Amino acid sequence: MENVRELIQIMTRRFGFLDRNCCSVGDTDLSLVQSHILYEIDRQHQPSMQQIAQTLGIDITTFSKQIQSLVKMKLVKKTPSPDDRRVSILSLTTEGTFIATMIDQEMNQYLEEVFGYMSVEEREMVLRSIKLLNANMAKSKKCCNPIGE
Amino acid sequence: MENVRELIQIMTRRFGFLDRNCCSVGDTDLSLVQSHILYEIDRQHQPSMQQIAQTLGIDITTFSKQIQSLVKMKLVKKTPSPDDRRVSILSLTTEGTFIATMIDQEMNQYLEEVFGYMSVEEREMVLRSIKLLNANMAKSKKCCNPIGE
DNA sequence: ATTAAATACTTGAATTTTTCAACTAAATTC
DNA sequence: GAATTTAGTTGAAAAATTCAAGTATTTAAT
Repeated sequence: MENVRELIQIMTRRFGFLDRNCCSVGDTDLSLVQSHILYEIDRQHQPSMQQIAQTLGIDITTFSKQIQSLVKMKLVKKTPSPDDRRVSILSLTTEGTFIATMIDQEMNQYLEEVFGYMSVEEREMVLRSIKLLNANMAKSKKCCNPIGE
Repeated sequence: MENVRELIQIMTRRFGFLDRNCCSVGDTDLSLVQSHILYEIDRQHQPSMQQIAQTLGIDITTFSKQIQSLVKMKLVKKTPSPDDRRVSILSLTTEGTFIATMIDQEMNQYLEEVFGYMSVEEREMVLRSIKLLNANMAKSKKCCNPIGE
């Protein structure tokens, strides 16, 4: 097998650069981690702290502090769960949703550019490949599942 | 276009987890960044500080300090360039090479597992796709090129 | 019903990492 | 040969991470 690791390293690094560059909206500057937190809160349904921390593989104490700053920045809201009062349900404020949307737009714009260089068939192939990769990485017990970190 | 960002986010996150889990060899614990630095020094030919810092998109002052700790850990060596005495050429020590090799092995082992779940055709498709992605991301001026950070 | 154990999260103090502004030293340019 | 640029360093401040210990609530065990 040719140098797969190298190919993947380059790819993930590039996406990493993209991610980092997409974290400033207006006068709000987010760290990479913070933008990922917003993204996940937006995506998941009434997530608890644990859930988001786990999907992102962030230690819960670090996460707790990150959420505190996001709350202070008025991007995230914490609501005690009625089912279990230990649990905090996370949600985005209006401003948080706005920021998340802006970031998402910028990311998509970039992705559209990149995919725009490809033919329709290539595009389909690439998407199929990514799905395949994701599915097969999920099979591995070794690591990489957000669960079992 | 379906949710490309989501697919990619999941993929890069998984590789990120992998990366993080692969940084301990024996009693040497490396941070993710440090393992990437070793990887790049190993890969490039007589690289300078600037070169590695730039490919990884790390600020040169942060990088300078990271290299200092790697030198202290005896994994990296700094040699003043004969051509330009401002420049430091980076190289791995024997132990550094060993660590880098071990990490590489573990990464490859994991990748082999993941690719092992695929058919030969799928594997080829995935690799072709990653190359295609890399090539097309390189075309974009917007970001993601290590240069222009 | 009461106690023990587990879970969800927080806090404070120590460490590490990152960042910024200012610096040295060598090389280039004018 | 003075001014500028480039490569890298340093110190002090800010941000992020980690660890050990804490609270509060829920679940399980007796």
